[in-house]
Amino acid sequence: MNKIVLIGRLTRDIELRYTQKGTAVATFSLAVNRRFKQEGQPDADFINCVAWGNQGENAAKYVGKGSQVGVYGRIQTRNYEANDGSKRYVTEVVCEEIEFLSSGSGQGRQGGSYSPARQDQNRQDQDYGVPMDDFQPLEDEDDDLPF
Amino acid sequence: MNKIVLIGRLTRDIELRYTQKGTAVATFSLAVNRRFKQEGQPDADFINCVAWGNQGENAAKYVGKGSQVGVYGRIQTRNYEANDGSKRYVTEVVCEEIEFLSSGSGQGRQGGSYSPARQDQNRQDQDYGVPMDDFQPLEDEDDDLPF
Amino acid sequence: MNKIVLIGRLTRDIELRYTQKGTAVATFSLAVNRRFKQEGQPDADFINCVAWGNQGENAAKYVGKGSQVGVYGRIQTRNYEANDGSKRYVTEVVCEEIEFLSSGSGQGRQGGSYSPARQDQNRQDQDYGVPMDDFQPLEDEDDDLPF
Amino acid sequence: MNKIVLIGRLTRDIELRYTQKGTAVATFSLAVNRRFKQEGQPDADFINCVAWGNQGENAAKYVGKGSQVGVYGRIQTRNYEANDGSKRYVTEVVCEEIEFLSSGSGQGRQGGSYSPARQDQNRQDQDYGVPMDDFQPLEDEDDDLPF
DNA sequence: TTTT
DNA sequence: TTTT
Repeated sequence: MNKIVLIGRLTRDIELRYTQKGTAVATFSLAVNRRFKQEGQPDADFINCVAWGNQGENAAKYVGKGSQVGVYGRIQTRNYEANDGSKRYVTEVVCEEIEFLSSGSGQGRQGGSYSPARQDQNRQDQDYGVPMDDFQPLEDEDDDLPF
Repeated sequence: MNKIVLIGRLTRDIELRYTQKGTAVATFSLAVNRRFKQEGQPDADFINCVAWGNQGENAAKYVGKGSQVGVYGRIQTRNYEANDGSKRYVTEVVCEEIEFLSSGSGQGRQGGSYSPARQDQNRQDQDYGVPMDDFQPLEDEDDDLPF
Repeated sequence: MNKIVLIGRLTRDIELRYTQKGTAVATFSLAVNRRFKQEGQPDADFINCVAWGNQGENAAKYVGKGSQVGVYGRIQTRNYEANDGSKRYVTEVVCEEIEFLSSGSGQGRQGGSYSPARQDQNRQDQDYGVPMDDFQPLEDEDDDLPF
Repeated sequence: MNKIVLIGRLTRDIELRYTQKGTAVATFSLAVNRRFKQEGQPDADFINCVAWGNQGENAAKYVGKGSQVGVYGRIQTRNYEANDGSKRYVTEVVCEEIEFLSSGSGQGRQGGSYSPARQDQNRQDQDYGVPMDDFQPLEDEDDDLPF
């Protein structure tokens, strides 16, 4: 069992990319306030999240920097090779549900300010080889996760 | 809100260290099976956990490599400077409750095999400056987390 | 292990009572939208919640009917004898944390409209015999829970 | 959001019934130990659970009275009319995942002792009108839940 | 690299 | 660096 629930705010607009197979991959970081603040300590945790498919596209459409969301998902570990050849370990939250609790600075996704995330789409070429049954992407051997 | 529940098995014996102030810090990694296995993909996530104080000491006493546990806690991010001067980001689970579900290979902590973790204690000198109100350690500025 | 997380809206103002020993007991019902609505089915669950001590007093102070809250707690079962002598079973959520996500109709607890809950206080005489170590009330044998 | 995680033991064998449409409905009650026992108080909560479809059939096959399980699901409220015409409120946990942690008294479902639950099947005629997309049963207006 |  |  691997269950996580977070309530926090987006630290920036969502980045929406697409795999070669056309699957949406939304990434964002959530600032989750700590319950007990302690001096000399950060008062929030910054947690990297990924949302696949429609889930991700919807999030990118409806929330942006500063939005408050509730996230339900699981924690996942990955490792990749850094540029200097060393192995890096990544821990992130794979979202299975995202609940929109507020719509950040402004109403909904901030009006005119289209985030680069959406324009980037066609420049995307990373492939997770995802036959996409919602949030169980079959990641490719040759994938190079860019986030 | 930041809540996580895991059920998994210890990948090795717990490492128990002490801060200069004498606070126990138990660290371990949990293998949590994925619900949907996919070929070419790992079938478990390996999640680093920390347990402070009595919580940690009890865990170290009662469970070891292979033990199945239920963990409740929160996800936490930290960063530290690597040896090469670069910044590294760590995400780990801070345990608030640990439920012992089985006692691994053998009964409870395996008989004679004392893990290095306990013997290490006096070699420990890292200081989290913890007045220890259970799991809200006031970490020091000059702390250098070794895990 | 017994962990629950809810995000929902108060169906009415919080009822705040006090035990003979003076411990605050706040009760409220949360409307939690169902994720998959089905016709002929209710589209929300109405979940009874209890919050003890400061937790409860704060909630009563800061949120009211319509407020959106995140609740973390545990599920609890109780039974009591109905007026007709039959045994009734109650399941409710005991809150350990309440996160205020919005402040309902209006800002915060609606201005002038004091809810009966607060005025009731001195008419309260039910005793949970609570030495109150936060949310582990020692309920009395002869208690007759009125909610 | 409505998320619950329980770790507990079955208080009796699972009751497996079928709706008129042929959907499996497994019901059971879980004894979940309380973390803080208090004298004069029960030291466990007894929580009613329902599991639909394969989920339920598998559970009925693999676990029985005394088995330890981890349950993930959501809390649900229902009301029905009692025999005396009065309205009764039921709160139960709808299971979305059940993790088998031990197999109770004996190994797996206790050998020869077939529980009445399985034999009952063809005597079952209650209908939840379930087009069954896994755990979102469309319950009928005229259903009379027997548990 | 961090949000209100 | 990974458990059953």
